Amino acid sequence: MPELPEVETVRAGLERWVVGRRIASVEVRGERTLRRHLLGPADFTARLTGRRIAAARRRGKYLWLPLDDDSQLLAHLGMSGQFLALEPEVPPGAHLRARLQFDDDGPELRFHDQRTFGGLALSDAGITDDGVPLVLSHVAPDPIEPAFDPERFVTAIRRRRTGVKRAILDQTLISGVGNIYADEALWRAKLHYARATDRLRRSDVERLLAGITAVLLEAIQAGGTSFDALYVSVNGESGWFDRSLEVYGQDGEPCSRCGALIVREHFTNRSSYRCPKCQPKPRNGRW
DNA sequence: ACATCCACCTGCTCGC
DNA sequence: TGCGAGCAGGTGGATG
Repeated sequence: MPELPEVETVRAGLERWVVGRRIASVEVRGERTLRRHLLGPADFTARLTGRRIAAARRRGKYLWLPLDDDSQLLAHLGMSGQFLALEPEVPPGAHLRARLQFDDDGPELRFHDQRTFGGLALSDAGITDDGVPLVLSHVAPDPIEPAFDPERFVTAIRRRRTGVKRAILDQTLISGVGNIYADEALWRAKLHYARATDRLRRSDVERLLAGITAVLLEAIQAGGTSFDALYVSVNGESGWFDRSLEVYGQDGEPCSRCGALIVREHFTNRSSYRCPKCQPKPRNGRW
């Protein structure tokens, strides 16, 4: 659910609500949220307390808040993570995992996560030339950041030997794309999800990249996709891009381009949606 | 180095 | 009504 556009919406909310503020206290609930912070909750809390939040940044689906001591508070929303800016007196919700209170006594930052695939961690391992925390250096640039090199992407994906949807879901090749926007981008590029990456023409990949970039930017513009209350942006507003989805979740509906009925299929243990006419199946397995 | 599979979670919906 | 199965799906470690 939270893919790049939703995470960007959350990043903008964090910028609005917490950048420039000093952390006065930290509370963590449960074990799983800090599982990536290997030094444990006591270390996390101690190192965060007293720090000022300097910025709110993102690569793909990862968020981080650079702090005034050159460490970074890393966050991943997983499937159901939310950041909420709430007044301290608001009673804690059922899925509250962590809360940061500030020395200005203003709204606190709460991290909620129903399914606990998300998490927080603190890193002081430094940053790369792109300004990305070293612990995230396995995450490829996303298509809307300056460090993204389209030529490099075209070359890299055509060297892979896999299906095109698998490739664009691989965060080490291109980051930010999840199951929803992958299907939307493939529809825009008129590509079947199982098309062999090493048989794609340059023009296919360029069309695909254009589709990915366009759908991500349009979704950001719209405030991110939301299906239900699981996804809420940092100030509590849900997105509405789901009204604009062309294929995802649209099985049985006519394709807006050709009128054929959208189908739902399973691919890599996930649902995939496509137009059977615009995105026809490879005939002999590979093509 | 690369590709694939599955565990990790909770809560909702569906069918019997 | 109860209950289990299926489903949602990002990440990363294990396995090939």
